[in-house]
Amino acid sequence: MPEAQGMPSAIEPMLASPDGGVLRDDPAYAYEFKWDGYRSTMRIAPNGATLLTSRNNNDFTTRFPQLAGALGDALGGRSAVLDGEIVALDEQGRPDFGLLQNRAGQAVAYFAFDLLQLGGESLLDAPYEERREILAGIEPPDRRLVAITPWYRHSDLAENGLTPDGLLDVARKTMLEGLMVKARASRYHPGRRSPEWLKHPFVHTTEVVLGGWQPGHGRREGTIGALLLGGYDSDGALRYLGDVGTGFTDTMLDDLLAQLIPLERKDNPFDNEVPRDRARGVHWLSPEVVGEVVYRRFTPGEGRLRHAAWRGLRPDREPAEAKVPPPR
DNA sequence: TTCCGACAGTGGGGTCGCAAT
DNA sequence: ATTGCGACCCCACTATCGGAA
Repeated sequence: MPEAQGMPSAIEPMLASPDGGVLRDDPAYAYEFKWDGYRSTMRIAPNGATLLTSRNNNDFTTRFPQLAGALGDALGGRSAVLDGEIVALDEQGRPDFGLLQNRAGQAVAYFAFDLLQLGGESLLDAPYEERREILAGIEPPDRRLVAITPWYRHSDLAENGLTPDGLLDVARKTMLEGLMVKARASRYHPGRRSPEWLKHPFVHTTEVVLGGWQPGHGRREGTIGALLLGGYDSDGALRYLGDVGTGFTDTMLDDLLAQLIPLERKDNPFDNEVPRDRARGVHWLSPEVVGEVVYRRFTPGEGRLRHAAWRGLRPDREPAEAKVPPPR
């Protein structure tokens, strides 16, 4: 596909570091909501031609054609490179990652949170705060399609009687993904994961019963690849909640395997269906071992734990205590 | 010497498209 | 027609290595 005259070249997105679960409370940083969608760079040529690309520089323009051109003449014939997130909105206008993956013409918006180039001038070396102020000068004609996301300094929060923790509560009540914390003086480092950008996602912890294990591959050959997780619902049925395959150290894998092998049995201990591709090659277990995992949320539909990571065994818990966690 | 960042490699949920069955 | 597989999107995490501190 030939690019429009003057189309800016691609810029790799800057990435955020995990904040270790401690929300940074520091006036040198600013706060944004964390959006759950597809990270995407929007490039606009002087004639308004628009390209949307994914983190790996794949094309999003044809997949979300309604977003190309949605800035109209808000740029006044200037080229630009925006950094943002493609987000699907539910009926209440809230971001919903599940909707984004179902491609059936959902309401989709581009939430811009950074400006990397304007009128041919690179802003990569300008401080975050300055890029934000220039970005605020762009007024998208239709905010249902392109919106500039808010950002908050300590002083902005204080004006609303808020602290960073208070903003976190707002995000939680609005069912957002968490907060981003960005150094106000930081430059934009393309393609780099920098501690000047911190992500603070909401993480939930729950106890699970182990109902099976999948053998691993590659360097996990001969040990565990993934554990099949379950929880008891209010009827006392053992519900399959998905798999976890990360979070283990090599030592944990060795210990777990030794502990699970005596519990193997022929039949599936779950009371609801386990997808065939997850059940293939599985070693079923008598549901006696309780462990702890962290996860972000349930997948819509089947109610599986999304982004689950193993934390450890909970020998202090009885299997019956591992309840299906509440939604979210 | 220790620590940190980048990278490779394991694993997850989900969708799409193509090739093999 | 169905199934399997890889390539994308989202991601969490461990192990390793080289260079900075």
